[in-house]
Amino acid sequence: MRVPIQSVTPDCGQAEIAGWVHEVRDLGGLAFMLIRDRTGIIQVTIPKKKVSEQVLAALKAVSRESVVRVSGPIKAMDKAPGGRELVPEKIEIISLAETPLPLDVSEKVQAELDTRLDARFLDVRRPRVAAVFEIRSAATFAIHQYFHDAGFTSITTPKIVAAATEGGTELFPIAYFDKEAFLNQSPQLYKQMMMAAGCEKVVEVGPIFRAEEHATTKHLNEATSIDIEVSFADHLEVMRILEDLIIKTYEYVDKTCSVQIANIGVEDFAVPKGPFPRLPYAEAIEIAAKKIEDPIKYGDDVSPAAERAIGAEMGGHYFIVDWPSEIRPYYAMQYENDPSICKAFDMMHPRMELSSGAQREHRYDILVNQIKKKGLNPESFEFYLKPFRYGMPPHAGWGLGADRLVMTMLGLGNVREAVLFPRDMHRLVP
RNA sequence: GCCCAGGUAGUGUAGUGGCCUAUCAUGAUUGCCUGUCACGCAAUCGACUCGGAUUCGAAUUCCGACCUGGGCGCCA
Repeated sequence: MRVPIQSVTPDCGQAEIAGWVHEVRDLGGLAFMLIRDRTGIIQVTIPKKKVSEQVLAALKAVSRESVVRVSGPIKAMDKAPGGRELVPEKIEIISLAETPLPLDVSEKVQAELDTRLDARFLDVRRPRVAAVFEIRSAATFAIHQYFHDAGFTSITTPKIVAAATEGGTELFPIAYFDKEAFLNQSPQLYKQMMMAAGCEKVVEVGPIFRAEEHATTKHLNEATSIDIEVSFADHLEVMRILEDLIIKTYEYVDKTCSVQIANIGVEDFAVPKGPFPRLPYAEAIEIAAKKIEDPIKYGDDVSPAAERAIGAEMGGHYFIVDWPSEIRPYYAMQYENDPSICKAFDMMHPRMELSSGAQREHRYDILVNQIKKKGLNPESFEFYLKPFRYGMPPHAGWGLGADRLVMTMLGLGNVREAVLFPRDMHRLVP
């Protein structure tokens, strides 16, 4: 009966373990094999004169990163890592690894990200890499739990859609029988339809696709988005939900993943403090204009340099609110007293944008008007507009980039490190 | 799409016209070694992205292609 390596102690007496051969050190009459599974590493000590022919043959035949099953007595040993070692009665080579390896799992020699992603299955064998995805899993769990507890309905919406519904970003066209179709850039329109469906609070965690030809450390062509929409809520209420979610997620990771955080080498892991400052767009532009060389003025989008300048000033998570209506999508609700700005917001980490959202325009006539003002044709939005004619409550929501959340939480240099099999302009395999 | 920097053994690197039969580390193969823990020692193996040009001579210079990294633009 195989046991996890972490649970092997001198009290076990006898144990059977299975895992990957991390390293072999042959000292002559004595050899050590380090065996690794996802829970830890144990030393298998082989005094050559005292073990069976079968064990000696396996020691000679085995290569690094092969999968083996080893059984034998456990002994307390101060000199061994973890204070215990296994003396094998039997070593079974389950799967022999080819040599040489495409990258060094034991990390004596670092590999470049591109090399690592080409052999991701080997890369993730490294505890510090596995830790990223264990933390991502914990964060995802905390997020689902948060919304479940708050009474949200978790939904899934189509990723194959008929039309470019929002304009702006490039879409991936796909062959859909004899029709033209696209991969969806956002669940935006569908989650709004669910407000008309009376669901009141919905959340979707799923993939979004963008065909933008950007090659940066924070963009992907397939990303994971955490999207919510809430009926009878305004933008202020969903901002409170967002900052609460971020804090609760950090708290959960802090509480349950200390081993992984240490593994990755994050020294300054800190749960962000709420409430996050609400910085009006106009003030954000002023800060940026003072600090960066490129001229930036009211009405411009916030450039990466401006993002960094404002982020340095703010020092932690913050919101940018009250955006000019002209640079936000048609579905953002404008202020009654000043239609030049709207109830839209971005939630920022000092390094980059994590989320954007808004109170949506739910009044049919105004919405149609705003679509027209953006130079779009309301007729091509019929499937989206129809629900607005049959009882649409006021609502607000946001989308949060899960990959960037993990990236900024762990201080990773490249968003690809937070994604198992990232998709970018150049990478479609594995 | 634009700008910049790159492409050398499986991996990570040194090498900017002849000293390159290409450096170092790690690795692989073989041998020695009974307490290693980045074990040690010895031997062996293994690479200049591709095509063209300049030159007596090119890993090194030039041109083109392909690929990679970083920045910008773009980014509901």
